[in-house]
Amino acid sequence: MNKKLELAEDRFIEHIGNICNKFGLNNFLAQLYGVLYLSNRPLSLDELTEKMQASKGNISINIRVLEQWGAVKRVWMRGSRKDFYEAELNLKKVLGERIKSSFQKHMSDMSSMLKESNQLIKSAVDELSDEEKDIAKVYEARLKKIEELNGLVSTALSFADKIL
Amino acid sequence: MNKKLELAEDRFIEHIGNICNKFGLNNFLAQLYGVLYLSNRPLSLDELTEKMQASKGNISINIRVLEQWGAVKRVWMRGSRKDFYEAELNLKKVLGERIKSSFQKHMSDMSSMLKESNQLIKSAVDELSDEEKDIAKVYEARLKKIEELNGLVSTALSFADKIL
DNA sequence: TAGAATGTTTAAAATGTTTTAAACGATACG
DNA sequence: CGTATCGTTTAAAACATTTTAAACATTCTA
Repeated sequence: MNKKLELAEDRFIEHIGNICNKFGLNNFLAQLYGVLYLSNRPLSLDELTEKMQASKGNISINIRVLEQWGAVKRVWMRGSRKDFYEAELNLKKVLGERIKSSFQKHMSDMSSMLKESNQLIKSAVDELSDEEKDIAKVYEARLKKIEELNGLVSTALSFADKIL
Repeated sequence: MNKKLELAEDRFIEHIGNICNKFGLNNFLAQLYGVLYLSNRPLSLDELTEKMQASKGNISINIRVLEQWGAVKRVWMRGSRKDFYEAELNLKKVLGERIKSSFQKHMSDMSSMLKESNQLIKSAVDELSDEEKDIAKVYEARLKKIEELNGLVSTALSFADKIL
């Protein structure tokens, strides 16, 4: 392929990896998606192995993660026994789903954690010295502040629902 | 200190670490902030070393990161040569600043990357075969779709400005 | 049914990140 | 001054993650 065109692709893939990486996502995963995102046709595992210069196993593992995220679809192509993969091009959908479900998960983790700590404090109240009671008061107050944040995040999520 | 109270604290700190970790933040960093967040008074490096069961160097490095984030303030205490640290309790402020600045950074990275790729494609246009021209068209179209996302993120950020 | 073509699993190697212990440099204090 | 008390730096160790190559299982085809 034309060198400059190839370079444009490489740069894109490189940067997608970097950017996603900074958001805590796996570099390789993002690049894999990048390759498929730019491709004008579905690619096979072999072609991806070639493009990414990575092992078959590595691609296999990571492509399945992308599939689970709904970022990539497995497509069947007449006349070939191979699996082919195609990027879901609707980025809003891909990102939106992931962001929302992960936020929801974390928020519920957060609130059960807060519940646990609150209950521990309550259950301790009888046994506490005066000084410890003060500490318990502070704990409770600070935990409450976090609960308030949760409300904020809910608001943000419903906003996200609108735009995603 | 009372066992149950201590447990409440431990649970909190443990979970804060887990949750933040899943968001791509460093475990230890989050826990360190957690300790200070719950504490009813500023703590010294030694006290943190004791509480976190970690080396002095480790605390020193990580506390400075928290300081840079504005998540922790260094406070001076009469009669001691030690540095003391205190959590910024306004979580909206702490998170808001970080989220916004990191998003802005990444968005600008993203758009310069898109510019670069677009220019590469443009500069290649003369040299392209018909088939390559088709590929270039697809690239351009897909890159454009990402630019549209950027607009979306801007909207989200201005919303964030309102609630944070 | 044998063997070729495929995708998946896995144990070990490569790489990357975090943590430590010890050395260091600075500052306070006698 | 000289010594004690701090916080920081740093090189190496511990730990975690990612990647690989090879073995494996499955499906197709002749």
